[in-house]
Amino acid sequence: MDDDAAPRRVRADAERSTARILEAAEAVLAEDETAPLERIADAAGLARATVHRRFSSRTALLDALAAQLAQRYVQGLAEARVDSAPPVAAMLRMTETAFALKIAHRFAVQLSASMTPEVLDGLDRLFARLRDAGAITAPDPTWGRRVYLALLHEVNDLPADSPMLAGGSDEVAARAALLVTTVLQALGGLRPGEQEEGL
Amino acid sequence: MDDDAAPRRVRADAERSTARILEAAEAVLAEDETAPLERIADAAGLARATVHRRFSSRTALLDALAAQLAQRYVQGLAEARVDSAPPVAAMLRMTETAFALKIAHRFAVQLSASMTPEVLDGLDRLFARLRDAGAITAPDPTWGRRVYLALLHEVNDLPADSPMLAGGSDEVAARAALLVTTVLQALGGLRPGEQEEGL
DNA sequence: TCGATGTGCAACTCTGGTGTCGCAGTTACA
DNA sequence: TGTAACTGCGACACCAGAGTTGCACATCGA
Repeated sequence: MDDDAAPRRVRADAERSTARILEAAEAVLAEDETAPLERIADAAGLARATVHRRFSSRTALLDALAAQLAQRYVQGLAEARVDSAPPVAAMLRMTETAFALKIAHRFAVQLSASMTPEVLDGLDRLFARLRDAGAITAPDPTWGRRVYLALLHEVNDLPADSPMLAGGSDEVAARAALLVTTVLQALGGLRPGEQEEGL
Repeated sequence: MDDDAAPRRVRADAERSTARILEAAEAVLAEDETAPLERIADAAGLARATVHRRFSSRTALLDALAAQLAQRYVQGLAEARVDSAPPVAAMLRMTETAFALKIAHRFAVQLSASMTPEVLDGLDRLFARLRDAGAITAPDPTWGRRVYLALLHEVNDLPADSPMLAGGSDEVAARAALLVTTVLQALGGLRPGEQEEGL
């Protein structure tokens, strides 16, 4: 995007500023999505003008946040081996990273631009594999993906003391297990009480 | 809210204006939630100043939209007899009205203020009854309600030509059936392939 | 019919946020 | 060590939208 032909070197501290701005933006906007740039600049310990130097406009900053998150999604999909690992295991692994991203990117997560076609396709392939493996019966991968994302959000919002999370010592694992179980059941794959291996 | 002690009669055409504004606001804001009041006034065929006469501020207008919807939710819950009818049947009926409201109040639906405690309580009672009747196994009504609302949203967004909606002649009924089936399964109540009566 | 109420119009103020600029001082880095 | 890059600061123009006002005209309703 910024790779001009101009021989304009980018200094290391400038890149650090960029990173600090993105970090601060995520933190501030998570609290108030309409927060002015000045608040972000303050949080980053920089002058507002500097924010404008790194990001030509507010929307450019938001785009950068979305792009950053999209990249981590893609990375997570790859690490979970959604295209090769046993699908339920891949789903479980992907879910844990998804929760981590939801926490670290509470704001960016709600930018539609962070759900790039690449990410959506990856999830659709996962649900197609789940279906082919017999783990679910719902035929349409897109529907599976929608249910998954919607419930991902709900499980993430669930208070830590919810009775639905009881049992697990590790809270993140408990959430992931609840989500996977619920989604598989919702898509007609798991009978109530039945345990998929690894849950 | 507006019932002052002042003996200030409210003329019939003024109430009509109020209604037109609410209607126009819903329509305009559904397209663009940040649309200026002027656009709403235009859509209502009124001057912007008149909007300000009926609603002292923008937020007052939004509150009115939310209150209006909340009332219809409550009405829907009552009509579905969530506290007395067989729970699955009540759920099905409530779902159909919920879809209708989602369409007619595309914007207001996303105002958190429209989900009053009264509405939430009603849904929680429904899920408690579903559990007591054995229709689901998930113990926590709040969790049931969350899953329901999240999937309500997804099913509503599902394109009309989705394979998941095939079969029914009536599209709304098909959506309601998909939602109820999915939620009951998700909450561990319905085995895949099994049919609840009336679906 | 008459008075109270509602409305259109056309201003105006006010607020808050965006984006730009120049300049002086600081920091990286070759 | 010198130069290019970066930053802070403070000012500025700009703009969109909210909310207000006064006045002439219309409309309701008892």
